[in-house]
Amino acid sequence: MSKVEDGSRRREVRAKPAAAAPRGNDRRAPSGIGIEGRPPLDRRGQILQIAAKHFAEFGYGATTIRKIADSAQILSGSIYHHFDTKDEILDGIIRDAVAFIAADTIRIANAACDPEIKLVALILLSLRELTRDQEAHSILYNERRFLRHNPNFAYVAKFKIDMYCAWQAVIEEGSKSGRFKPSIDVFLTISTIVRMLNTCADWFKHEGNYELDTIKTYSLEEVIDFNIDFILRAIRIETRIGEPIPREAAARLVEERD
Amino acid sequence: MSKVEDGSRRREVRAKPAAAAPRGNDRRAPSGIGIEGRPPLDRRGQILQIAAKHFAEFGYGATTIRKIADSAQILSGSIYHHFDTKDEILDGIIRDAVAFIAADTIRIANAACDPEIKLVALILLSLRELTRDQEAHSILYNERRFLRHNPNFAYVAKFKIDMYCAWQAVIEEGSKSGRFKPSIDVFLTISTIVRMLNTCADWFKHEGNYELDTIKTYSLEEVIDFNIDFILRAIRIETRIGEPIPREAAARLVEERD
DNA sequence: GTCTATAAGCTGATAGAC
DNA sequence: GTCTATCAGCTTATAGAC
Repeated sequence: MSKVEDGSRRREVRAKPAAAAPRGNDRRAPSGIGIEGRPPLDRRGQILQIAAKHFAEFGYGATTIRKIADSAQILSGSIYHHFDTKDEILDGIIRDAVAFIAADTIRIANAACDPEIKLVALILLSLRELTRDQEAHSILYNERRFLRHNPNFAYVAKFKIDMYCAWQAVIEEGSKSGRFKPSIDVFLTISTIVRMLNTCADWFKHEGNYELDTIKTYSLEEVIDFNIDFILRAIRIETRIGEPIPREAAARLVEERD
Repeated sequence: MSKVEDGSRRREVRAKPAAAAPRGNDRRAPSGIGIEGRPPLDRRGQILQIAAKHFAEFGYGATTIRKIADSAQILSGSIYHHFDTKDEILDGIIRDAVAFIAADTIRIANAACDPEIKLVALILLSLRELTRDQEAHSILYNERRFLRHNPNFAYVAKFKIDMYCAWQAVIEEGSKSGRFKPSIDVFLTISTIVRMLNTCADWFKHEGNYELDTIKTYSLEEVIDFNIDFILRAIRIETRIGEPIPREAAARLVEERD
């Protein structure tokens, strides 16, 4: 059983180098899909936003160009004026999203401050970013196998390795300086936390208060606090379990980019 | 954008009530797909096993009957001798898997013993079962939105609610009896743990030691121990953080079914 | 920038021979 | 139980009018 042999998925992505979309300059709307009531989107951006919703909801393979076109009130053929292939649409959704969170993750890991502040800042940054640009990150997570096997998206793996190294540096620093458990398994800890944050953001945006009629609804800040508490308890050294959580210092570190 | 309007997905499932497959009697191979070198599968079971692999790898919507047939070295039309619809194949993969883990989860929650032993047993059971019948559970998790919106699979939501209630009883019992933090948010705790275990099993079976060249490889027992430790630290009351983990009592409780 | 029209191939599913 | 042969509709993608 050879993996991903669907010919249509192997074409060159990025045939149109940049298009006329407002990408790159605005640090807070980097995915080219325009998020949170920002300046009006051009047609390309609108299509990307609609495609992102479909890919996130039904999966990339199960979403057709026609369904995207229908939602965008356009004919399917007209999509190909804006994008050369289906892969290029996916690329337009995820490229800046993964580059942006990777850059900020590395910035925080390299900061000159207490590793525990950095860890809390990484959790904070991750949950804010994963929920802010949720569709893109949901796709990056849920389509990880397809992205990994498709050479067009090799850059995703590269960014993920960069992010892993940043997390690793923070965990190891905290472990050596006596903040975290010395016996910590760095790989299992990081992969567990990263999966936890990814699926948490997905749950919060997609199905919060829906799955089981929780009665209660949760704010993002509540969910962030829960995750910080859960993770810190799991990895702090025993003697520091009760210490106050450096929530504000972490928030300041996250917001330094602005 | 109305959800799931693909006509082919709305047909009646279970037109063939039981078929001749060896289901239900053998408690350890309940999914009808035959797992871990068990008695030879009939043709239906072989097809289910192959379909499960494809659904888990590429997604249900992106997997075609023809690809399943190709892998099973059969013509696509012949699949319909064994199953009436594509949905029925999916049903054959997941029905017993979810029923089995739900039944065992409830059994453990109802046991008359320390809630911490029950919690550890639930983690142990979950990771063993999610990795033993991995494809089925991967599909149950990753296709959760499709399964939720499709009336043919309403039973999945029912089993999941039963499981949630079992977890809830254990967490609340432990919280009230002074084993766990009294301030615990039951819903966030359970949903976090369940997502953690689901994605952990998926990682372990699918991409362990592959993602980032970890050097180290992990055994299932190591991964289970890591998760038990991580979760217990997060939810135990401060004064009990250092207590020994009732790993053996939990293992005995899990294995009582045999 | 969107349309009409269409290509070439794939989709889930069916009927009936062997 | 698998095959051959087929259906009607959908798939990604293209060419050229407006």
